[in-house]
Amino acid sequence: MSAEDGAAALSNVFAALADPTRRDLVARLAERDATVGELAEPYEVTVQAISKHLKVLEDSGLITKTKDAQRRTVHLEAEVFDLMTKWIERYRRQAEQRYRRLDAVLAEMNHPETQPADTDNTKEQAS
Amino acid sequence: MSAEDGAAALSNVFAALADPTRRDLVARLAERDATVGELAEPYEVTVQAISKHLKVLEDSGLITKTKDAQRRTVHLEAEVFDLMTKWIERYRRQAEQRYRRLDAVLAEMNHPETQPADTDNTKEQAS
DNA sequence: GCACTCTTCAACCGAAGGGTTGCATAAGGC
DNA sequence: GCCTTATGCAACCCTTCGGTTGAAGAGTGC
Repeated sequence: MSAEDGAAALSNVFAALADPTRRDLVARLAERDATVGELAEPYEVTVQAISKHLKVLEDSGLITKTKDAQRRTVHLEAEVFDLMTKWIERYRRQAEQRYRRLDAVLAEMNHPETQPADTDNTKEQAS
Repeated sequence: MSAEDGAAALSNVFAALADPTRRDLVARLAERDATVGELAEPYEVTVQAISKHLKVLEDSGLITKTKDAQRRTVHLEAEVFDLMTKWIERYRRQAEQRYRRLDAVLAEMNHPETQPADTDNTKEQAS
């Protein structure tokens, strides 16, 4: 079923978390497991709408459900987060390295005689 | 411009990265800046389609553009990644703590007098 | 068995997304 | 000036998405 390649899986997880209601569901599930009805209660939309949201989260691998009588208890599966963080960290790191190189180049251009400032450039917040 | 509240900003970033083409653009921009035309070249879709993708990335804060003659040079803005990682880490950590507590409770239930030992862990391996 | 609760499925609707084509605009190259 | 390049904007098409209502399972509790 959802044994797709990494790209599609990544798309699913990002898309799942792009919705504020679904993020809120995830936030609440981080605190404790809950049934569909409990999860739906705080929102103004119908239970069916929440059920749909939960299906999206389930398809993305972020949650699982277990039968408990006629209820379904929903659990957060935090491992899927790693998919995203790994992707993000990879490119963030790459971009940061690039900034450091750029800074070094700029430093050299501004001070051609002095040696380039060492690697521990505090690049931190720009803007 | 897009100085929205955190929730909407978060939705925008997640939604922006939910598309594989846009993720690929980000990946390439992590390596080096590029013009719109350069970015569009590898894909089969039209330049306008890529221009739209870049607009989505720009609205989410992930990229900026600078005028360079009639070209626009596109830069990656890696700080926005923090928005996501902070959100993710928060709930991942919360969920992990919950698992630890659960493990402790289960251990105590199985061995009320002894101190927590390994249980017949029905749960999958937690890293 | 029957009523009631919890959840999902199905059909539908309007809005948003990703794509297209076509045109407008802006800046070089001659 | 004029043609060409590079980009953005607008209108449109089709699909997906988030929501609704309505009905169908699936279990519990008398």
